[in-house]
Amino acid sequence: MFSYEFARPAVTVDLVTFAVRDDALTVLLIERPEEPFKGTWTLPGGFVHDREPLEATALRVLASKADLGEVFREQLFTFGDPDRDPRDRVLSVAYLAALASDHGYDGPATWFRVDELPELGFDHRKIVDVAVERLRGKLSYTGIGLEFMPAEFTLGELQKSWEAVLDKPLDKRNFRKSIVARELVVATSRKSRGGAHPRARLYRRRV
Amino acid sequence: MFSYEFARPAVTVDLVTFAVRDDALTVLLIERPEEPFKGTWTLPGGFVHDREPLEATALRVLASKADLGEVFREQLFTFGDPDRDPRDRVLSVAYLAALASDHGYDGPATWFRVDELPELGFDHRKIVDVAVERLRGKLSYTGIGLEFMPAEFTLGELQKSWEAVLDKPLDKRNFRKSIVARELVVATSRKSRGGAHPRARLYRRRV
DNA sequence: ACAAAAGTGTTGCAAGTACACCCATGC
DNA sequence: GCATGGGTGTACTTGCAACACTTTTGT
Repeated sequence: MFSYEFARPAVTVDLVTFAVRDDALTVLLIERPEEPFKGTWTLPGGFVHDREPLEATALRVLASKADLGEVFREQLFTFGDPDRDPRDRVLSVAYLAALASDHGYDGPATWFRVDELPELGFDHRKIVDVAVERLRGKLSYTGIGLEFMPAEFTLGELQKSWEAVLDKPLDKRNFRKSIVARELVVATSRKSRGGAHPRARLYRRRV
Repeated sequence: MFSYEFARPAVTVDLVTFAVRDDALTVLLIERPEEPFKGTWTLPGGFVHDREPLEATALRVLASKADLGEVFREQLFTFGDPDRDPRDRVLSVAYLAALASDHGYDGPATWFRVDELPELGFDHRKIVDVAVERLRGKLSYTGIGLEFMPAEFTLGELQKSWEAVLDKPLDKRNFRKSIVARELVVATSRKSRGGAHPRARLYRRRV
């Protein structure tokens, strides 16, 4: 019954950060600068500091360069396999984050389409898979899909974004009906500009 | 940038173990034998051992006395507030478990109805609340409700169990229709015995 | 003129909800 | 005979899925 029986693992927060870019769901990856898995693509992550809440670690990891303000994030799952890190025992508390298309992120990480992922280090491929499943599952019954949108957007843009997340086409009339019925958005009095088509009404997320 | 900036927390697995007893949803609690919160009711939990997967810790905590065999359990959430344990930083990876009514559990813990909980130590009240919410939410669209049933059971018993979890009455005909339609159970050729009423067909969980 | 997106209703199907009576058994 | 649970069907409502055309604007 000595304390070395008990794990005192390091704890990282690893982020699965999604955004919709060029009509595709993408995720942020970073090329690891050091061993293990040096040169391999991995999820951005960081060790939890001494008196830091997990939520704060998540935000710090994401916003180490630019101040991104409030970013949607929710805890995904805790990965605790004893061998998931070859050095030592490291618990990973994974978070799912979503950036709007006008986010202004300028960190070192690179966007990859989720259907064209490179090989990932650690167990990060599994983490991404869990995150994608969760994101798709929650799209239909929560407002999580709005997190990808800028402050003002048209319903057509919103639909494109959802189609990118689900990777399948949606019916325009049914989509608009359900968005309105669920009161996820509020209409503004403004209209979009430009483009070879009629002006579309602009909407905002419902506060 | 020295290592003491980084947390090396102890990690516990705390279990929210449900069962249905006397037509009520109940949860296992243990009276803490030591400080902090000595004498207060808390969730059963234990520190994660050096090379032990989290799932294994969960099972060990639950089955420290009797061998319970396979017990339903799923990871619930990780609670990481720096002040949640007054001694030191302790991460709690909470699990939700469900015991069948013929479980044979004989550990030191005591069953409490979830609508009559005593004051709980640490942040365990919050953990229980999250677990109850998750259990109720999953009842409608998964087979989690069957985990409370013994090997063979009648549809009437199953309905009573669901009503206990949801804390509200269900319509008998609609309940039976949906159970059959979802193919959650398979009929056996056997019938119940005893009781001042006709014999009921016995069912099993669908494998 | 043509290409591109905006906007707009109806119909059918499936799933869920409400609701009542007779039967077998034990006491 | 009375209390207890077993077992059964129909009608209504609601949410989801399929489906096509006209209008505005830029090139």
